Amino acid sequence: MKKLKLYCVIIGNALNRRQSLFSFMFKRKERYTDGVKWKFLEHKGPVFAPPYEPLPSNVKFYYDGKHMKLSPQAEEVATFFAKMLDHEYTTKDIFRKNFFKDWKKEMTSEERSKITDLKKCNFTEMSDYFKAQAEARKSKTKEDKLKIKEENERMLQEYGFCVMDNHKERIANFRIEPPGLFRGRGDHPKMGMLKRRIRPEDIIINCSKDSKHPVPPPGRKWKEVRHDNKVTWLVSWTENIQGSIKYIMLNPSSRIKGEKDWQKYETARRLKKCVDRIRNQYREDWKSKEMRIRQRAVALYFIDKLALRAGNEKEEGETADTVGCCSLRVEHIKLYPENDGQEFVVEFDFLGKDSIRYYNKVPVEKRVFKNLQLFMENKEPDDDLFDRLNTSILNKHLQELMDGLTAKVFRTYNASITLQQQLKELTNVEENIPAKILSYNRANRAVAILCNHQRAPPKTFEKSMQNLQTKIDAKRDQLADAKRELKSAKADAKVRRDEKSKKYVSKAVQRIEEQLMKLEVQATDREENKQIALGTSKLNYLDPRISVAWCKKMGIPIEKIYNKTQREKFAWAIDMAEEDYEF
DNA sequence: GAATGGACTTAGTACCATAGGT
DNA sequence: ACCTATGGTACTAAGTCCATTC
Repeated sequence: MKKLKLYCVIIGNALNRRQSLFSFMFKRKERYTDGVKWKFLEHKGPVFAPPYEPLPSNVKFYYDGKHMKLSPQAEEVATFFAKMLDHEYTTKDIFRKNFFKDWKKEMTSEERSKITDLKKCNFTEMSDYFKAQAEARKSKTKEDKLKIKEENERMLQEYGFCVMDNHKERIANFRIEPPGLFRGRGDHPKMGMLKRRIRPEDIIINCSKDSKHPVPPPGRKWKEVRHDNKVTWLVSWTENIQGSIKYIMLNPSSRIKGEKDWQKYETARRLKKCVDRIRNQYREDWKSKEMRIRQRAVALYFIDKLALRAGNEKEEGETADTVGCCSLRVEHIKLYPENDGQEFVVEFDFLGKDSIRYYNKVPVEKRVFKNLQLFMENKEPDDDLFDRLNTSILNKHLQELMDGLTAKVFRTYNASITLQQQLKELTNVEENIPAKILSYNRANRAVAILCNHQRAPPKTFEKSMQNLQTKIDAKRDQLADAKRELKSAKADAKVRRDEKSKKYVSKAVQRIEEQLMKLEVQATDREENKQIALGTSKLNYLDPRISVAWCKKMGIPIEKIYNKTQREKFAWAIDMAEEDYEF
């Protein structure tokens, strides 16, 4: 009786917690309609990068073959370069030029007058010193490593959490970005520039008036303390490379992020209800008398069919030259009236977000093809394909078609609906768990391919594939042996009327067969995944309730699909979705 | 309607702890 | 018990989209 009671209390607590989580979510919506994000916010402020520690005097810098003692400021920047010496980009002209220019700004006038050529700088002693340090760190004793771990944990406990409206929440990034050399992605015009050290005087603190305000380091001041409850960030500062603002915000597991995430998928589900209408509409618009409407309609077709990003304009020379749908240029597509037996093929070849290449050959409808020919008439390769269109025009149009609709909703919608369809198509309740998981990963993969989520093939890919193959071969041999053994055991059983060893061996055969299967599945999965990153779509595009429902239907433990962090992020969905959930 | 600033989501990669094999 | 491939995570860059200002 006592035990039962205790059990009820525990369950009761769990239920209360869940209910409160959700009633809280719903209530909020009613409570704050005017953009208010919280009523109470308290935190400890950011953790700054550790101060620069000058090099020991035996680690020398040489200019033009001669030893030269650098001022601390100049030395610090020099170490940034030294740490990157093994990277290919320190050989790039732009990187070196940007670095040298910014480095000179940190030098004393004396240093500046002496050091005039980067090629004459010798950083190798510094570089070797840091390599040795990294080595030393790796080979530290268990106790030392434990100490570091404990210290990290202490920092996390002290600075890694905040209180927002009665909830203790995890902070995503409580450490200020340390100084260093900027390395953008792709061909970035600012690579190599000095990312300066952030001081308390650069920091804006956001918290509620009635909270215990974070305290700046001794003798220092914050730039500002404000109490803006219309935003979700706790700390901000302006970064010096692009002049943009950086923020400290909450972890994806937090209420405020979870709610927003949920909202995102609800918007995508609303699109599901009216996507047919919208598709009919843009097909009609391909015939419009107005060029701007035709362009809008063709762009939307690409966004819908190919899950392209919106493509905002970018300031030339400030960032790498990348494009999205609305910013496509004539040079990014090729038209083939006929290609490999298909009619009206468009070949896309451009660099998208993060300078990831998008390459695709797709047959399109005749009207789209004719329109594209029209848009390209009398244009140079570097002219805009959609010269009468930009993201603002497109999104205004989308807003009229559905409340809250923007270009990126199509990516979310198409990703999620693809997962749902693929899961239906690929999985079979009868199969065993590894086979089901392979199917899940394949469905996930279909989405990643749609969204063009790529990764550099792991450096150890070939080797690890080989290792796996060796294992598979070994397992095959083992299976063959076991089968032979089973045969003789069967014969034995007949003669001696002893079923025991036969049963035992047959169990072993079964076990080995399963192991072999698992390995083979693993090999297939890995091979197919060579250049594809599943994480991004899983984290940002797939309605988690689809996966949760699928797990329930297929009898798969959720842990097989989502790791701990992911389960925390998707806690709302794990609680919410039933077996019959439909996106 | 163009430019700018601001807030927030989405993105790939480097690094590190650790699981799982020897 | 030791070693190493792998998964998980931290990091921070690079997008989207909206509001504001001129």
